[in-house]
Amino acid sequence: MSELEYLSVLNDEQKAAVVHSGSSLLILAGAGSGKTRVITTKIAYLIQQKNISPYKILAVTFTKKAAQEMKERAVKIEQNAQYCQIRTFHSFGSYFLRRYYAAANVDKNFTVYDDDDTVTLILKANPSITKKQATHYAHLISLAKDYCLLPDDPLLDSISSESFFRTVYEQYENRLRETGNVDFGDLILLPYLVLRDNENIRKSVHNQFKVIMVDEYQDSNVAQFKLLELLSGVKENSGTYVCVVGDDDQSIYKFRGAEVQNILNFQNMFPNTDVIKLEKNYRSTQEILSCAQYVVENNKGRLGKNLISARGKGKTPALVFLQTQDDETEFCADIILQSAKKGIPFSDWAILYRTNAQSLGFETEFMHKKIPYQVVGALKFYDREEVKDIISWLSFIVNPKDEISFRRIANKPARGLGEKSQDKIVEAGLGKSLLDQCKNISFSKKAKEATEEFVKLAESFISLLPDLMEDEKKKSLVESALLDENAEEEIETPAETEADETEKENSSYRNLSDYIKAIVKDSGLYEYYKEKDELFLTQKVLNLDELINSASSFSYSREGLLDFLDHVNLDRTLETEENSSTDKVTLITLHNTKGLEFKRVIITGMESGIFPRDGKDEADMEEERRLFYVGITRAMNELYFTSCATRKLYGHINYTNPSLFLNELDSKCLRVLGDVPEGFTLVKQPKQKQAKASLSEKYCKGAQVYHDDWGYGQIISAKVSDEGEYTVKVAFETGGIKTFMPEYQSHSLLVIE
DNA sequence: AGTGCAACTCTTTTT
DNA sequence: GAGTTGCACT
Repeated sequence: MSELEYLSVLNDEQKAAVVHSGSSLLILAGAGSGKTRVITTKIAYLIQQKNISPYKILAVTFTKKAAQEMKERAVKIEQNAQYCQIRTFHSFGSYFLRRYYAAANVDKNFTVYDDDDTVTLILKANPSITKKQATHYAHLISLAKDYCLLPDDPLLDSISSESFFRTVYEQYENRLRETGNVDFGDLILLPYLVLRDNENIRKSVHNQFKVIMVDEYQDSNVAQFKLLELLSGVKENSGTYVCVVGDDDQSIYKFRGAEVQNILNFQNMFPNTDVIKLEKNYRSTQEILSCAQYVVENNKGRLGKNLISARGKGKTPALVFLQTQDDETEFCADIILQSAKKGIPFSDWAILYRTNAQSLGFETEFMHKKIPYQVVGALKFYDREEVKDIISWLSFIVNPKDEISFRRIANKPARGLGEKSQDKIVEAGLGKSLLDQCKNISFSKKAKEATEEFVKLAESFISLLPDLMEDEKKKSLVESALLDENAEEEIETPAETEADETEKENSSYRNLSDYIKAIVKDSGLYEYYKEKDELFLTQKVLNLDELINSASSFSYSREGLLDFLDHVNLDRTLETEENSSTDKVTLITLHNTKGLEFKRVIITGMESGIFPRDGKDEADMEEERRLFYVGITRAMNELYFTSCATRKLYGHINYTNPSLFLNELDSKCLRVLGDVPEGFTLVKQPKQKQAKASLSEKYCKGAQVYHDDWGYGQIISAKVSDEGEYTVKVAFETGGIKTFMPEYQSHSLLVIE
């Protein structure tokens, strides 16, 4: 085959991963090893060279951002990649459930309940418990669903052995099914159950998707694994090609049900899996990668990788010891300002911390010194009260069985439809349209008037929302029928469709924004929040405008509205253009940095009790260590660590010790600036016998090596010295022969495998 | 139903 | 120390 242009930019391993076929594939992609490039190129390659229909390719990611980026980059290489299903796991679940809603026993127009909604529903299903308990159970239920455990599963004990928990879980499930809606866990769990119990649907899906790829596989949970298993039909000889990409060293979401065993055991669950490692790192300099390597090698349960930089040695990372956290924020501000004087943009810099609370100090200091910054992930636009109110209206309009949304909007602004009346309406007919219930129940005169007002309002909103045009409907019917053969369909709602044009005649609104605008106004919430804004100097009306704005690209129809609600519910962040384009320092938690990169990174709060946090068992420590690894590998050119002697915590000043992780860094890959606290040493790597054995295997006679200063060479002899040190002689291509001790030089003398 | 004050809790959180 | 929650009071 002739060398294709887009293949020629790949290294050998990347290329192998792209052209691989025939069996399942596990790509172990180290940080910064170009894994997105590999996946997107693979998608293009499958379409162009392997003649795979793009409709038959499914790629799932964990974040919307990742999905968007993947799609954009794939389409850049191959236009037809736009017809692939490239979605987040949860968005795929939603897409699946809208198609097979009947088999899943959910409402066709379901919306997704968030964690708060779950708590409320638990409380309503079981009024005797406190809110605190409900929150606790909500957490357990979500975990149970992540592990694919139903209320009657004996294994539920592994989540909690409390017998009452089963009761709460079961009551919650019943109540949730009555609403017709789903929670986050259901978006994975229900598709799994549908596939498990319906052979015909399973067969049809196996026909639809012949290629399935999963990104960030190390953070998949048990339910996601089981779903993948059924989607791929691996046990039924479906012939579907499965390719998962991940890095076991970057698994940081165990507390949310991520199961690192999924990637460690992948080869057992998918027989004949080939494994390709991507270890060439194009992001960071070698000194930064050495730090990362020293740290992560302290973990036991890992597949093992060794990142090699394609960018040379670079600047040695620096560790700075400071007295107080005020010194820390000042240090960060000053180093950024100094660099700014040299013309380095603010956007080169990222401040990383373990907990959100730590951002505050930086915000005040940066404000003072006029350093522009953005806090990533902290503000959750769609969690704001006023925004949730409107979302509740919209959810109720598409699904009037939605108890939670009903309760939220029924009496806001106050119209005399209080909680007692709401209870009456809801409990009189669980699982029925609450609007119908409103009409069927007899109230006192006051409550009756209030209820009538609410019903009138809701019905007028509903009547103004058209379904898709008949033509569109027919088209989607045909599509469904054709599903097995050739699942051609629109993946995303186009911004402007012909349907929009025709619909103009049917109503006064041009697009979904106008419709939502009308709801904001007519519901009385606009006035309600306008008054609040004036009283408390808030910006709630502004947020409502923002919400209205964000709907402008969705079509004005029931389907468009459902799309919009999915968009909102399945991505809690609202991207505003100013955030991404201007020159600002990024303040961000370590968790949120996954998938990102910055030229200059400062990892702050390197203190015991902060990072790693207290009360961690050994497994948790390994996860914290992976988090540290993720943080380090975000840096491209410069990396700093700061550690304070004292830190204010919950209003008290605490004397802290340097983080244990700092001791795991070798003095060779770290400069220490400032005073070193008493008793602190950068220890050399613990020399275990095992390490020595593998060292002599790795650095064996004949092995090809690369050295930072000397270039490429080959080991011509190896022996254990009189002092018991393992030494090797290397003949370099340049002609020189040098002796090395791999135990101490493994980061500068690299074996090429 | 809305306000005020005491009590409480305080990781990380792609979806 | 700060932000949230819950209860009591009007």
